[in-house]
Amino acid sequence: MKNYSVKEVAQLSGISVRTLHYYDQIGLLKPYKRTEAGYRHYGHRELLRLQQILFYKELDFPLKEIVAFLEEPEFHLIEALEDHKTALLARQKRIDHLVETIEKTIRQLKEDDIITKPEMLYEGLAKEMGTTYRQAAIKAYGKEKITHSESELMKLGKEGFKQLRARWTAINDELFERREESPISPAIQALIARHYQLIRQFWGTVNSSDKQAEAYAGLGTLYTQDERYCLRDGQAQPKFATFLQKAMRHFVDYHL
Amino acid sequence: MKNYSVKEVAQLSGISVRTLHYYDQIGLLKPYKRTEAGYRHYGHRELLRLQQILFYKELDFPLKEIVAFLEEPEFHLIEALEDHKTALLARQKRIDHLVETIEKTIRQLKEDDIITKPEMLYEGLAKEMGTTYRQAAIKAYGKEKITHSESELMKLGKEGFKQLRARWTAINDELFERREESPISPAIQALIARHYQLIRQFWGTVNSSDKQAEAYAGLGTLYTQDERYCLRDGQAQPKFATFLQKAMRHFVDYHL
DNA sequence: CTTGACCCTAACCTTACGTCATAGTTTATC
DNA sequence: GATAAACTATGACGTAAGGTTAGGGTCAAG
Repeated sequence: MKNYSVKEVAQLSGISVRTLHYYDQIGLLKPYKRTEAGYRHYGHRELLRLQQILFYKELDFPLKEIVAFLEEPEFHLIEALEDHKTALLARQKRIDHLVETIEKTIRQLKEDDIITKPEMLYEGLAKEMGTTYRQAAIKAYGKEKITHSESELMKLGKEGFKQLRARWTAINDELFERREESPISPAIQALIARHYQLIRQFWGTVNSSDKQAEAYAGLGTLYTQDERYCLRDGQAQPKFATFLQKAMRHFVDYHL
Repeated sequence: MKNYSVKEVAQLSGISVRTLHYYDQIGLLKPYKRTEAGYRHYGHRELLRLQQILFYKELDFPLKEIVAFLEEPEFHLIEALEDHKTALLARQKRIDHLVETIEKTIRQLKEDDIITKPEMLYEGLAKEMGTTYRQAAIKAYGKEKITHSESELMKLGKEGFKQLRARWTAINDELFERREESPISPAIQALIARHYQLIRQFWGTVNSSDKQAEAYAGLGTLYTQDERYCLRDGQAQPKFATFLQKAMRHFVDYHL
């Protein structure tokens, strides 16, 4: 009956010697005997057990639970597996969302080469803070700041506004079309991020960073209350106005 | 200008006070001032920064990198995002495999109510060890043990063998059909696990646990070399024989 | 003046090992 | 038999992102 040294076991199984020491220490896999010098020796039984350990580890079970499985033969495996599957599916879903969000973000960053400060793009994704933040901003700054925002908006030239509006409508069209989606999908989150991004971009030209609060608090009200901005470049834009209003309302409902 | 205490910030953002302490400690989010008593006070700028932090955290970036993003405005975001996406996709793929494997395992466990010891089901999933293990077993036990295996197999009654064979063919049919899949998919891994499981189940009736080596080493050779077992219940079963042989060859090629 | 709610720092705990540091053992070679 | 190479052991410290007490200070209300 051959017995294996730590290094042999390590090489056979692809794990490290340290890992074997560790498994010994926590009682997950003990060598079947020690030499007088203290050297560990493993036998077939231990190799089999290690295979099982590696299998469970592959399924991402924490070592403590693996110990439990192996010690307790009456452990109900199916339930454990199903629990674990549920957890994995949740993780998968979350990763799906992350990937989708990242893709959106990348696309938008590539489109908008204007943007230089990446860290300015992502507010608005945390709803809770948004709520409080807007309320605080409104309390702190009041109506006259909104008027200021309005006057700054006026300064934008015809071309500038046209550009802005084009991107603006694109966002809001999609936002509008998807207004009934519930719950808020990552795609919509991304749209809203983009919405914020536009605002930031616009206000970046006149605002120093600590005035952003005003911009946030002001523009929401501004856009939804005053139809003038929808007509700014000379012609009436009923569709734009509608979208703008509905999308903003949607936006405000969900995020502010 | 309102300022927020740790608890307020924590409640607004949904993170813990300890987390804020920690972020302060590592320089990720410092309060804009401290009272004489040492109390932390956060302002709007800090809330904004926290929003960004939470966004990146949501995307699973480690805090160290987030610090880097926020300190270094010229950081190349798109590359970072794409790297991150790649990592996420890899994780997703891995989780897919895990879920698939778990599902298979669950299905098989539910089918086979005979099984009582869940920890006996999963050998054969680690190829490396399989290789070495079989070689060791063959060296250790030699041909006469295989003969012993054979004689034990004879003892199985007609009914027992019929049952065994039914499940056996089911496995091997599928294994055969999928014999050209490459690389070895988790589904096939599961089939092989099931194959091993059958062997274990069978040998469990006559073997003590440390004779499993013989069973493994022996049965592979046995089944592929001797066609008698395919005819055992009285009638010729050419299809069964073919599958058995091919599947075993496949199995041996890949795993032994 | 006391109670309760809040705040602080300091320090240890967690997972699953990696990475030395130091020292003893075995094996191969000269 | 000596020595060097390869292997082994234990012990301690480090990681990420905080959780969890412990002990003590601060602040507003009653």
